[in-house]
Amino acid sequence: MAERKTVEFSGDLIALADVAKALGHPGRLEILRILAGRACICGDIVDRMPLSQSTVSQHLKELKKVGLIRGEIEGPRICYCLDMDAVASAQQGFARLFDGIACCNSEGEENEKCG
Amino acid sequence: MAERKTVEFSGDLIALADVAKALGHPGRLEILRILAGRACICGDIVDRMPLSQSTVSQHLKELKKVGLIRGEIEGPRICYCLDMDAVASAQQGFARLFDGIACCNSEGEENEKCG
DNA sequence: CATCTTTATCGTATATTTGCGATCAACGAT
DNA sequence: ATCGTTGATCGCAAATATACGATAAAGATG
Repeated sequence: MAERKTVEFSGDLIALADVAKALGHPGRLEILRILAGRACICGDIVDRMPLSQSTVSQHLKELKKVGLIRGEIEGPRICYCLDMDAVASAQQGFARLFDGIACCNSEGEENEKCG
Repeated sequence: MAERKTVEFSGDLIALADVAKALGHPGRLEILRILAGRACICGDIVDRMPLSQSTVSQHLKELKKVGLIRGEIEGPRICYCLDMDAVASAQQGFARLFDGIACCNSEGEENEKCG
């Protein structure tokens, strides 16, 4: 890939984008839904998903990477659960994003035309 | 790429994942922020971004694909603005997602261990 | 018409993502 | 010690994404 121009984006933007990216796959959304309420053995997640064990494992890794879930060793198996702090933080991040976006535009009419 | 197992994910999940994916790049988040409040000529967006014109154009295309922004021809230039309906819809989608995820888990203590 | 400006698209290179089967490591059970 | 279970990781293949410069298309301007 060619390199970036010069500057970078703010850390906040990057962090939120990372979370959004993690949410950017139906399989991972499904996993989060499965984990909502009840922690789950990896195998149980696999059973409920239309994807192979190895693929599901990669998606779990992805979600772990951004902190949305945690896995705890439980004998030979691993019990996955949501990290509610991270979930709340992500929720806030999106809420702020949309608030910031919507605030100046929601006065009924469309955006003022430019120029 | 090898094919999927058999089943697919629900249309809702896919739609939300698509939006999340579109938000999954700091450049695109930045564009949305730039467009918050004031509609903008493509060139102005480019000027404010640490990316080349062609790259920005691709990101704009991506955002248009999921409907979050619209572009209106204005003489030789194109004026981009948020599609507030789509933004509101995305906002709701995420709100619902997080509500669904957080509802059963927010009773102070951690998730019940599985098994 | 020739030219400039503006933005999309093409062509290209590279990186990342997605998916699978196969294998490995860890553990419990026999 | 061996075997089965469980889940991560490896190796691979194909698809997407990211980025850029170059070029094309469309409209304005001289």
